[in-house]
Amino acid sequence: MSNCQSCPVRGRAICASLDGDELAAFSRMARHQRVPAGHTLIWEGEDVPLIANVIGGVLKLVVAAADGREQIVGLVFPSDFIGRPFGKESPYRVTALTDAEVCIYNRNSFDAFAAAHPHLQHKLLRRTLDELDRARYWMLLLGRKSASQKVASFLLEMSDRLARLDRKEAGFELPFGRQQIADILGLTIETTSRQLTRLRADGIVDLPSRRAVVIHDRDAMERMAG
Amino acid sequence: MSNCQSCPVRGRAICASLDGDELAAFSRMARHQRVPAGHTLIWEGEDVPLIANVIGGVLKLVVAAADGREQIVGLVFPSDFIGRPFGKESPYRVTALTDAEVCIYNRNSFDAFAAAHPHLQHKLLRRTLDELDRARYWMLLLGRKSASQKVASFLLEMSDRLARLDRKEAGFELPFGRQQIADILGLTIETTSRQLTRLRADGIVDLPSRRAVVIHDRDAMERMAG
DNA sequence: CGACCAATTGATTGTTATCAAGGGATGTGG
DNA sequence: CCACATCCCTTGATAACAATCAATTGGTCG
Repeated sequence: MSNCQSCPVRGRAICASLDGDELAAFSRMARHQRVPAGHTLIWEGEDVPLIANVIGGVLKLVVAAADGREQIVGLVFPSDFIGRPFGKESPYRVTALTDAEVCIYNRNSFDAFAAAHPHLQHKLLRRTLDELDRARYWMLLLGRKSASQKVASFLLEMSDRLARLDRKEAGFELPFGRQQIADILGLTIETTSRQLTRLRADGIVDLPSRRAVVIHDRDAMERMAG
Repeated sequence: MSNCQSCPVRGRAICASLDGDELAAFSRMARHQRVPAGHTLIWEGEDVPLIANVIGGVLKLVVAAADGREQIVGLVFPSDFIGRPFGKESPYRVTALTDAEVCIYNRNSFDAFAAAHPHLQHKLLRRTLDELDRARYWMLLLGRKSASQKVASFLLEMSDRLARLDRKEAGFELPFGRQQIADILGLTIETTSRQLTRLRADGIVDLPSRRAVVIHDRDAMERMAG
C-alpha cells in the first residue's frame, strides 16, 4: 500500500482534496510504479483502463501522423495526472522522458470513486481546465510563431515549469534532447539546433552541456518570444 | 425567465444533467442573450464573471500575438459552453462568427451551483476533457501538417461538426470566410485560397458559393488529410 | 451601374525542410 | 589509457514550401 503521507506531491496533486478516511480508501486503490525513461505507459488508440498521478519525473503525450512524424501535445510533470477518465480510449501515447514514478488506479474504480467524491472531481475539473488553457496557448505558438519565436517561448516556459522542481538559481536541465524539442515546437531538429546556436552566439543564453540551459538575458528572450 | 423546456440544446448541453427542481433553480439564474455576428462577448485578459451555454450559432476563441497575428484556438457550437469557471481570467477572446444565442450565468452563482450539483460538474468535466482531446489533436495539424493536409483535415472536420446542425445531404455551409479558415489553420488567406482552388480543380470538392462546400470524393480527401 | 469587399491569381522573396557531412561527447574493449 | 564505435548534435548547401507583395476578378448591395 502506498504511503500518501510521505508523498512528495501530496499537497499539489488531485489527492490534496481528500482527507483522512477518504485518502485511506483512495490509497488502497493505488499501485505505485516506476517507469524507466523511454518506456511507454499508454499507447494511442488503446483502451487502457488506467489513470495515474505523476509523483516524479517527466512524461510526454505524443500524437503521430500517418507518415510517422510526431507532435508532442503535452508534457506531464509531478502532481499532474495521466489518462482519460470516463471511458474513452486514449488519443495519444504517453512515454516517460526521464525515469518516472507514478501512482496508478484502475479506471473503473477511479471513476466510481470520483463520482462519489465531488471534491476530487472538482480538482480534476480545475486541472483539466488549466491544461486546456495551456494547450490552446500552445496552439498560437504552433500556428503563428517563427522558429526563433518558438524556441524563445519554449525556453521561457521550461524555465518557469522546471524552476519549481529544480531550484537551481541560475539555469535548468532540460529533461530531453534536441529531437524532442523539435517535436514540441513543430520544427526539425536542424532548425531547432540552429536557433539555439544563434541564441548562444548572441549571448542571450548559455548552453554549458547538452541539456543544460542558462538564460542570461531574460528580457531579450521575452522580446524574441513575440 | 428562460424556458428550458423548449431549448433546442436541452438534451445535449450541460443542463441535461439537471432534473425538475434543479433545472428550475438553474434557469432562474440564466439570462438569455442574442449575440450578433462579429460581436465580441469576452475579451482576453479580462476577468469576465460570465459563463454561457451556446443555444444557437457559432463562436470562435481567439488568441492574438503581440504583433496582431491571430490564431483561432477553438470553435464553439450549440450545446458547448463558454467561459472559465472557478475564477481565472479568460486567456482568449470570444467572438461570434454568426448571429448567436447564448444563455448567460453569473460566474459566482454558476460556481456555487456547480459545487452543489455534482452531476453538473461531472458533465462539465467530461466536456472539458473532450475539448482538451480535440485541442491536442489540432496541435498535430498546426505543428506537422502541410498546407494541403491542413485544408483537407479542416474540411473533413467541418463536415462532421456541421452535419449535426445542417442536415443537408450533400454539402454544408461554412460559418466563416477565408481569413477565418486561415486563422484556424495557421496559414495565410492566399495559401488557403490556393489550396481550395486546387481541391476544386482536382474535382475533390465543389465550391458553389463563397461559403458552401460539397465534398465529392471523401476518400481522396481523407488520403490528403494525412 | 458603380462602389466595395472578399476571394483569387500571379510574381517574388524568405523561411524552414531536406539532404549531406562533420564534430564532439560518451562508453567499451583491447 | 587509448583506439574505436556510437549517438547526438551541429554546420553547410540546396530545395521546397508558404509568406509576402501586388493586381485583378467576381459577387453583393446600395
